[in-house]
Amino acid sequence: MTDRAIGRGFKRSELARQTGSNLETVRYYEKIGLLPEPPRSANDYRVYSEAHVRRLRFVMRGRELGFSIEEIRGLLELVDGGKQTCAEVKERTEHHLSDVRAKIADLRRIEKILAQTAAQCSGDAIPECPILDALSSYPDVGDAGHR
Amino acid sequence: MTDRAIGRGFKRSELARQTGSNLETVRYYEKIGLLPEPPRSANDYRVYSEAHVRRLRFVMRGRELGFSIEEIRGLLELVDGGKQTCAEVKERTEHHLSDVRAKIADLRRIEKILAQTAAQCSGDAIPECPILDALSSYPDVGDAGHR
DNA sequence: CTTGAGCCTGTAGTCACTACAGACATTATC
DNA sequence: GATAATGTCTGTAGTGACTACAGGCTCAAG
Repeated sequence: MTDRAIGRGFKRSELARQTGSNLETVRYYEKIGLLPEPPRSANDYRVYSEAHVRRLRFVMRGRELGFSIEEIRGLLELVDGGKQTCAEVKERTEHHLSDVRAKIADLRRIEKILAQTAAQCSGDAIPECPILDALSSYPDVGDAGHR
Repeated sequence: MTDRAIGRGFKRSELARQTGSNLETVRYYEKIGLLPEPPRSANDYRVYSEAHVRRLRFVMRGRELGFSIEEIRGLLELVDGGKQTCAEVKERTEHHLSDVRAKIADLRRIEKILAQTAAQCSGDAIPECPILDALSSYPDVGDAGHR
């Protein structure tokens, strides 16, 4: 395969390479309708263009930012609608932002407990371990401030 | 079923209620060997004791703190071993702590970008939306500092 | 004595992929 | 030009950590 750099139209492996995605993930996204089914060459190979690269990058970036597949589908619908309301996108982003902030808060609570218990631990080979005690007997920590 | 408060020995639903876990999750944990198979009463019902409550709480707390099932299995082995080395537990906790801190760092990066792009957004019904632009064309953000 | 809840089992569905098996196509090497 | 290695195609199964459901039993209440 020497067509790696031939002007327009490349194969799945090249799309994956350009975007840093997994080969199979591309097929998966097409199956669930997140990416369009690309045209096929005579040998039934998928043929991609720059537009596909852009769309896949959009999806991947959304995933990196923690949007779910369905959330990304929603964003793409706004994009595809043409007359995308910036307000709508903003609202969804802000909603997602509050989700992310809640996750951070949860993790920071966890971090605190882990750090505390690790610090209390002597590191000796004694049967009493504050970390295990913490795991066993701390009262519910998971409930504070959860939606 | 009025035996809700009968001294020793209760059913699965009561175990779930006491721990706040899902009924099916209990069975799942037993299936994968994270919880011991409890004794059965004449009618083949599972019979639990306080020890089961404690062990399930340990598991649940570990999950809340973001330990994987296998990590919890490892911690339980240390507990069950009797001669648990505190040092070993400490090491695992600290390893997990750095995982949690990495996750927090990732999320804060995401938070920043989401907040920035949402702030840039006018909220008008214009076709050009900075959030969509950001999703489409920001360079790789996911790579910095990743293990 | 029937109704309904609660428990039992195994199995399927979830999410977002990832991997594999087997068939055909293409490309590289001898 | 034969052969071997790689690449692509398809459908399907496996992952982790559950969750839900179907169908069958037991049990207590009305």
